[in-house]
Amino acid sequence: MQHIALVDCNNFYVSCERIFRPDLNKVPVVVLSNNDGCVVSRSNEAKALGVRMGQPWFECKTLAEEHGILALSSNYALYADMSNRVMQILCDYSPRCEVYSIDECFVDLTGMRRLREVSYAMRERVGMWTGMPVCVGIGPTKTLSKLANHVAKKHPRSQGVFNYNALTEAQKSKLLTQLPVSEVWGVGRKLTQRLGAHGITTVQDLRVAHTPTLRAEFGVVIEKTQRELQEVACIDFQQEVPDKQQIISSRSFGSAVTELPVLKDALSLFVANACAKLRKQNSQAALIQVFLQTNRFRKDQPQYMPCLAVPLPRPTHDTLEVNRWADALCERMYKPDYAYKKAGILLSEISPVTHQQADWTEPDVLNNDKLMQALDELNQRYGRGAVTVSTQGAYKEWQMRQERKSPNYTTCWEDVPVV
DNA sequence: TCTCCGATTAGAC
DNA sequence: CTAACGGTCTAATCGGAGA
Repeated sequence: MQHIALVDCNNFYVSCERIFRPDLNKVPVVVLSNNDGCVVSRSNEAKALGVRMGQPWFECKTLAEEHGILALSSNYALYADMSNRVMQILCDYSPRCEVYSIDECFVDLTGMRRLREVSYAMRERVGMWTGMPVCVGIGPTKTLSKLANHVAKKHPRSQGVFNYNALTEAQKSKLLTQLPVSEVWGVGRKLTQRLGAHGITTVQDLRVAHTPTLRAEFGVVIEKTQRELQEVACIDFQQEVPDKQQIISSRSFGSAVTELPVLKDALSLFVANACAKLRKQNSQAALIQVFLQTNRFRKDQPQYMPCLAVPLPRPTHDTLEVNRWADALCERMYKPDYAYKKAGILLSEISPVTHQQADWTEPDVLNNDKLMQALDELNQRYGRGAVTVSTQGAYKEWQMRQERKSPNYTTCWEDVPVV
């Protein structure tokens, strides 16, 4: 039998902040999404007060004032760095690891003995070396290890570790009967509803449901999930990170924008970020899409959500070239009299860069590869935005709100706390 | 009728 | 003081167009 451990950081963003602000322990804390819009991470105290995941922050204002909930803007530089540290430690425990998200890692412990001890050791080492609290769930498949992790998180008695594989068949059935089907990885809001209509409300219900009916009614995805609950591994390990198939860069604006040059400025920054990401994975894109959006929550205002695409004859990763297209597309779609709240760029039809021979019928195609390489190196060395293309964020009008961002404790010398 | 493709849906975090 | 609701990504499925 396989022993897959899923190690998941507790309230990850909040925990990152608390590591450098011990005074925030025991205080209800939330971290907000970009633009200080929604709650994306909550401390246990904030959860207990009823703050919901994804809840718009302005809706929490009253509650926050009553109970002194502290809200912080998200600090992705900090979170990414803390994540790397945690993952590095975890990956020492097995040759087979999959960093699944910024705060989760699957670690294959198959073949090892004393799994509980190993799990506690992982927890302790991560805690000791980084300050990050984590929980470990072990199961025979990824889906069950995620479920086991959920149990570890929820029951303090488990001390942060839960091994599903150590249960008897009777214990498994009993446990799964107590868990709502919505806790299963891959079962979201809609599916929970539809499954409920078929009398499937617990994880156990799903595990023992009639497979052909399930397949016919809900598709392959849920069939795989069922097999995983039955301890047959269907979702395999992805050891190395696959290249992105599409790259999106977009942002909601701090306040609505009406002028074309401001939109273009924002887009030029999105283009720069998207193309840098593209080059980092050594790829090129053949389809560029640009979109503009008014504020969909303002029912009182006229709505306009155009999106325009241009297929390129030759794929590119050249910021300058993409920026010219973005400019043109933006201009084509732009209409005055609308208050734009968001814009973005999408790169797709992505392929690896091959050192293709220039078309001999059209030799010496101008390319900026060298320039882009220099740009990446300079920005790497002197920090993001050291060298920019176009105005790239010079305008302040659209800049997102970030009123409560913590310092970059681990990635910026000026921000390193002096003890 | 089959296949292809873009758009939509659902999910994760 | 105001206005005030994220961002990226993947896979499956749907529905129409064209072969």
